[in-house]
Amino acid sequence: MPIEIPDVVIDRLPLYYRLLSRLDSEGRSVVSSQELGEELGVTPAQIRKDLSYFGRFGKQGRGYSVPRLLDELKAILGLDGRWKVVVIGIGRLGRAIASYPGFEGQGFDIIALYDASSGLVGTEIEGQRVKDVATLEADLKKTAVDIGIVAVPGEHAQDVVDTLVDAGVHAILNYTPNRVQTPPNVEVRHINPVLFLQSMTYHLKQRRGG
Amino acid sequence: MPIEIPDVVIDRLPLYYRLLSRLDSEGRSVVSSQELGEELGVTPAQIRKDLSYFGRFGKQGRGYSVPRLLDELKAILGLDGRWKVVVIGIGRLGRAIASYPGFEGQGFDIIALYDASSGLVGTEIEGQRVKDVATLEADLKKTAVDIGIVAVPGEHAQDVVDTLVDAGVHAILNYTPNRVQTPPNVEVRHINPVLFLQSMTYHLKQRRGG
DNA sequence: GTGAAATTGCGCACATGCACACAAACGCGC
DNA sequence: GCGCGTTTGTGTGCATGTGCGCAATTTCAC
Repeated sequence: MPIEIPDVVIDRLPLYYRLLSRLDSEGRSVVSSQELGEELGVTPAQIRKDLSYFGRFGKQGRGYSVPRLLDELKAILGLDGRWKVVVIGIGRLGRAIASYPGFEGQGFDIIALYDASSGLVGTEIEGQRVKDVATLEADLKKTAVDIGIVAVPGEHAQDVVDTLVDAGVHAILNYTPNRVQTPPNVEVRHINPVLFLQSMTYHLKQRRGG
Repeated sequence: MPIEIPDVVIDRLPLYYRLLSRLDSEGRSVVSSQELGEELGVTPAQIRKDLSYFGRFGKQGRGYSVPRLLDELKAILGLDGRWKVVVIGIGRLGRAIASYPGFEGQGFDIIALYDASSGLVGTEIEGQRVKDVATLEADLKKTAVDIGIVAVPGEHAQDVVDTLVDAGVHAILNYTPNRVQTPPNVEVRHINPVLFLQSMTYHLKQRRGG
């Protein structure tokens, strides 16, 4: 591959994808980088450059075909197939995740839920039987999983992640406040609302104190 | 103020703060940028430069005093006071947020919960009576609020945000998948797990297909 | 008290990502 | 079919953020 594609570009593609999905469902057939940019708060040049990493999808004087570009992004991001997801930790947060309506429609299949509490194991959540986390390792060996979502108490995060990584899971969404260590070939994203709030308070303070 | 402090720096401070809290609770009194960097996966130089925007907190040959640096960061981020937070939308996600244990200990007080559903209004969640979202506007005029957390259905996100902004709330954490428009003097952070997953699948695909 | 080891703060060079601007291409109207 | 307005793709310059390297400072051992 000649040029490396920056991560920031990859992170913007889902935004474009999302907007194009909306435009497509509204029946729009063509859109310009100008309009995409206004909607997303990004400069049109940025959008054109991002897309140009992957091909020449637009037509001069016209813009981009909405369905065409949607399909291209779908293929680029790998959203033209389905991905197997497991959720570990079915507390309040895990349950909210398991019932989040946005996953299924976007190609993410939650194929199993795990928890350590004997009170939960065996119960039904969103039509899924909650399985014992002790069986996670064996299950992963039988059925390959693409993505693990971790919503256990922070102190168990690293253990669960290690189990996932050892079993060949290469993408992990970590909802616990603890950062976890992984080999470089594993993608981890941390979702920690407290960190967001803490950087926002800096700005709030600026406003107040000058 | 002579130099503007980059946003990326501000976003890293909570990470440092978090690690220092842990070290402090473990009784560590001194730490080097080297060690901080190893723990966080950041270069030591980066950490020293980030901190140097705010002052000279370290001692050559020794490192940083953990309690001292913790206090400095606390003051810088505005975590030495308490912040008033409201949560709007008490579905599964909103309930998970309302009961998230990490907020209170970090200076964030959830002072009210709001929902639109008549089935929920008046019920108790985590010791809080759920209030009717219709009263939000009036309540905000009576009691100033610092941060709004929005977990309503996507199609109502903009309305709720507009209400918050009109009432002078300058920081918003948006858990809905919809992006919202705000004036430039309002800080908004979007938490959308699907966007994370979608950029991770790109990398998964790379691994597979080459 | 002196030398050696450690570590900060910062100047500087480098890399990376962003916006601008323009040539090339396309469509539309007449 | 021709010209005009529109919009893409990209070469180029610029800004911003990152890492290196070193002088200055501190600690520690002997």
